[in-house]
Formats: sequence, C-alpha cells, structure tokens
Amino acid sequence: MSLRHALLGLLAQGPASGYDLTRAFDGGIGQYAWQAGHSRIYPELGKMAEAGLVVVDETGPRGRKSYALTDEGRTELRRWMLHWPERTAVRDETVLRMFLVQSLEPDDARRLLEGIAEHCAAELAKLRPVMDEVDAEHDPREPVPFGRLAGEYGLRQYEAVHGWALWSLERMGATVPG
Amino acid sequence: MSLRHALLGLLAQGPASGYDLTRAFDGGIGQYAWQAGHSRIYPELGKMAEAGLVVVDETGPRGRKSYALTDEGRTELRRWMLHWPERTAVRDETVLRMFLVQSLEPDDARRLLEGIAEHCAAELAKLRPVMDEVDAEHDPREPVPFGRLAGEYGLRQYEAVHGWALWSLERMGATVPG
DNA sequence: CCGCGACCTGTCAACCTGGACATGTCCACG
DNA sequence: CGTGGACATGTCCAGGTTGACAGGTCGCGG
Repeated sequence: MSLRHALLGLLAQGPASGYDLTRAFDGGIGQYAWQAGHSRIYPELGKMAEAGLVVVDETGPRGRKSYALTDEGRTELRRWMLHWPERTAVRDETVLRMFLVQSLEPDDARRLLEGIAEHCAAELAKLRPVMDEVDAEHDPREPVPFGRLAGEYGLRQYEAVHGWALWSLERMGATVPG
Repeated sequence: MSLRHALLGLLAQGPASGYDLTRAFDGGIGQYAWQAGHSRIYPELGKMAEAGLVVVDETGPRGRKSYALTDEGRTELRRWMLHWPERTAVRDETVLRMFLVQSLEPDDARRLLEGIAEHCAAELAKLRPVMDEVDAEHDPREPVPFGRLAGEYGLRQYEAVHGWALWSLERMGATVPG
C-alpha cells in the first residue's frame, strides 16, 4: 500500500488538493517511482482522512479540498521511511527489457542498445541544464530544495544506464564484429 | 501485461517448467525488474499455450511440464522488445523512498542516506566478485553469457545509488554541519 | 456575455495481483 | 524402509489498479 505513503510524502511538502497530487504524479515521481491516477488518489485521500492521517485544511472554489498532514500522518510517514522491509515491490518494464536484451538476436540487441544509449543521452541533455539552474539559483546556506535530490537521482540513473548500454555494445561487438 | 513478456524472455534461454520460472523470479529479475509468484505463472503459461506462444515441450516426473517458445512466441517477444511505448509501467518502492527523503527531518534523512550507502556498498561487495568470476571463466570469443548484461546493470545501478547517497549527504551536510 | 479550456471531484466495472490454501511426488540419507 | 525436504502444479479470494463514465465550476479571451 505504497500509494498512501507517496501521498503522505507529497503532502509533507505542504497542503495540496487531489488535483494537485494527480498532477504531481504526472511528473518525475510518476515517471521513476510510482504511478497513480486521480481515480485512486481521491478515494485514498478519503480513507486517509478517515484514518486521521490527513485533514481537509481548507476548501476553495470549484469544490477544491486542500489536504494537510496531521501529526499522526507525519509519524506514519517517518515510520515507513525508516523501516525498510527485506524485499520491496518492484515492477519496472524498462528494466525488464534490459534484463531480456540477450534474448534477442545480436543485431536486434545492438540496435536496441543503441536506441537506449541515444535516449539516455537525450534525457541527460534535457535534465542537466534544469539541475544546473536549480543549483545556480539556490543559496547554499538554505536547505536543499525539495526535489533536488530526486532530480540528481534521475540524472545519475540515466548516466548509469547510458554507461551500461555503451559497455554492453562494446562487449557484444567483441563477439560479432561488424 | 508484462508478465507474459518476462516469461517469453526467460523461455528464450531454453525450455523451462513453471517451477523453474518461479525460481528465476526469486533471483535478479525479480529483485530488479519484475516480480511474480507461481500462482500467476502457472495460469499465465496456460493462457500462453492456448494463444500458441509456447508449447509443452516435454513432461517429466512429478507432473513436470517443460514449456518451449514457438516461432510465434519468439516473434511476439521481439515485437515487444523493439517497440517501446512512450510511457512504461514503473512501480518501485525503493525509488519512491528516495524521492521522499526530503520529507524527513534532516537528522532522519541523513541516517536513512547513510543506511542506503552502506547497503549499496554491501551489495556491491557481494556482486562484484561474482561478475569477475563470470568474466574470468568466459572465453571472449563466445557470446556474452546470458545474464551478464543484467548483472552489469545491477552493478552499475548500485554504484549509481551509492554515489547519489554520498552526494546527497554531502549536500545536506553543508546545510546543517555536525 | 458566451464559450472553451483548465480546474476539480467523484464512481464503477473489469481486470490484475499476492498470499493462503490445497495436493501430491520423487529421492537421498539415515 | 521411512521420512523430510525439495520438486511440482494448481485454485481461490480479498484487495489493489486502470480506464471509462459522469458531472459540475471558474476565468479569460474574443
């Protein structure tokens, strides 16, 4: 039941409506960590409110309901963050493809790896300037801006995959030169 | 429906029974890429056989049924591997935690990051010798052993996360020295 | 002042998933 | 020869998840 904890974590930044949270899942967190659509977010917020983890902070126009963490919610988030189970849930289609690269014919595998390397290079070219800008605007005496650590994670992830794809190509090239 | 493609990919290595495939998911693929228990694997194999993607290759003792890929199955696997959708399914509890590190108090965050760094270092210490041994035993003129690319992926993944955790600690340390 | 696009909340049915339950066989070792 | 542990296959159900359906509001540009 990690959706609940994702929502708690997002609300730890500050109060937000179901709509805001839905859009947050369109961004980095939904791309790399956990996906959720509004149809699950609204009911879950309701259940969390029932459980006392969040409260409706304020209501706005168009029936907007802003939710805020309660102390109980913050405690639960902390408990979950610090308590790591032995085995965590993973389901990543991209990584699955990487595991199965070797089930392809060498030519197909090479083409696939080349595509991966290109894709990573393109993402890095997009992400690096954004992070550099965040760093440039940020006063080092202030706390690290929310999301900067996650951004760095994405950056390093792409770098790792990029390096891996190039390494794999080299390694396969030795087998079937051409 | 990636379970189907995970099974196709595993069967591309050679025929296997539901039991064999279940154990494969206990290993690297289940840890990093996609999880599945036998309760989903057996019915899925049945459906795949119905769809003509696999056939029962041979039967063994204890009702063992060994499945093998058909040409149709191999084609479907290739189609899936080479066709990347815009957005792929991701659901990774560990990455979620990394995204939410900054929702913790700085002290908790530091402790968590230290734990992550240690864990990665420990996994690397386990994985590196295994990969080195694979390389030592492997004739470079032969094709890359199945799983070697995936192992390298895991290695680089841990290296990346390790580096990220250290970077994050440094970055947070600048904020609250201690 | 009108309409369109973004905002905002919700439900429902179909499907997927994980863990418990169920059943039985082979084989190596004592 | 008996027994424990690995081998092997399956079902079932509660709960999670997705995508479609549904309904309504605000605010701005024409």
